Amino acid sequence: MRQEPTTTSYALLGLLAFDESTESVGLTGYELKRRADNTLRFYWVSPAMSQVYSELNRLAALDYVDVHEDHGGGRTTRHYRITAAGRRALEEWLADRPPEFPILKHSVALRLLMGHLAGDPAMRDMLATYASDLETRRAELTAVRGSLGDAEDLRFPAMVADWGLAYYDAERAIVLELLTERLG
Amino acid sequence: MRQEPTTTSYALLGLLAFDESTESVGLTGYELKRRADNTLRFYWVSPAMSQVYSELNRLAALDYVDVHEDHGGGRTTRHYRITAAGRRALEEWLADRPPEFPILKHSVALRLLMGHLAGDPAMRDMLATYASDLETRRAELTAVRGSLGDAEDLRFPAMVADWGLAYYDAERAIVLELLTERLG
DNA sequence: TGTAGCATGTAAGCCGTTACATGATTGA
DNA sequence: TCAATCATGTAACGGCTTACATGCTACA
Repeated sequence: MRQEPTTTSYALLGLLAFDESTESVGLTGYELKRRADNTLRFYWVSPAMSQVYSELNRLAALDYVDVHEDHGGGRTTRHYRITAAGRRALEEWLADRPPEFPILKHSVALRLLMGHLAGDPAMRDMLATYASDLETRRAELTAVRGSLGDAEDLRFPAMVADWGLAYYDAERAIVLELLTERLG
Repeated sequence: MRQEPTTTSYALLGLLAFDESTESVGLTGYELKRRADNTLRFYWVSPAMSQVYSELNRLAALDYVDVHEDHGGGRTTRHYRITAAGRRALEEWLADRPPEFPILKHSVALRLLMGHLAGDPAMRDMLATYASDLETRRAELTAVRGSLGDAEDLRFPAMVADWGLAYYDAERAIVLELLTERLG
């Protein structure tokens, strides 16, 4: 548990950074997971609960987060806050490490590649289902976007959410065009 | 090496399927890797050479591919062809396993989320670089698209390539809009 | 009384990467 | 003759997931 943080570590640290200036005692692993499900899920990953906890341990070992233990009930609850060192590390990471080109694991496109093995009707069904899944996703992200509002401190998360919405719209338009123009 | 094939296994098997009706003795691992770099790279992954070889071993163990060994020189060269069983397995996979929703690992969007830690100028630079990287990628995919032509047997790969081009265009438009409207 | 949500972890294992190792062939 | 390309693998290991294990709290 002494290794270099990964991109996912910094992603979680970044989520904790939004609570830096509040008075709260921090987020539990469980709350952090929920926050990741509302943000990271759409353009990075939603780490498994178990990974959230192991990342928090790693960040704590590096003193990038403070742990506040709550022995309220029979069980210990831990709240995590980003530290000054954590914030510095995050800023350095942002400044020094250029982002990689986005990676897409698009199993719908992958299957379309092999369309000659499945036939046009199967591909049409697949794309129609995908278009509908895109709408579902879009609705989920719209809800998230709504909760962000227009406050200055959430300006960047709002931009990212708007990016995601535009991406879903573009993707849907492409799929519908494939359906009507190429598989019609 | 007896395990279930993964999506990447089927992706590689699918690439081999395009040579099913030719008279060639098949593709070497090396050639398959190059083919993956021209197709899968844009919307799935470009597996490492070592993984290409281990996937081919797995497919061979399942009798989804035939191996033709060539002891021409001092070294053995292996050529792989999809078998009838492999083709059946691939068709079943296409028919029975619904595709997952695409997964995006978008480190540019991830960093934009934390824009308040890096500042507007840094985010502008990052997005401008990304827009330029998108053009480079698009040019690479345009070359691939050109090599596919309009032949009927490559109709689906051409569709997928066109999808990719449209995606890059949409992504670039969104980035430029963020730059001018939100970070101007 | 029981179930859903809150809360925290360990263990096993797979997918995929990087680093390492080796050697033939072709062309500048 | 030297470098690039063709060609094939092994070993180590990291990131992440799934399955398993535990227990509290609130509420219907």
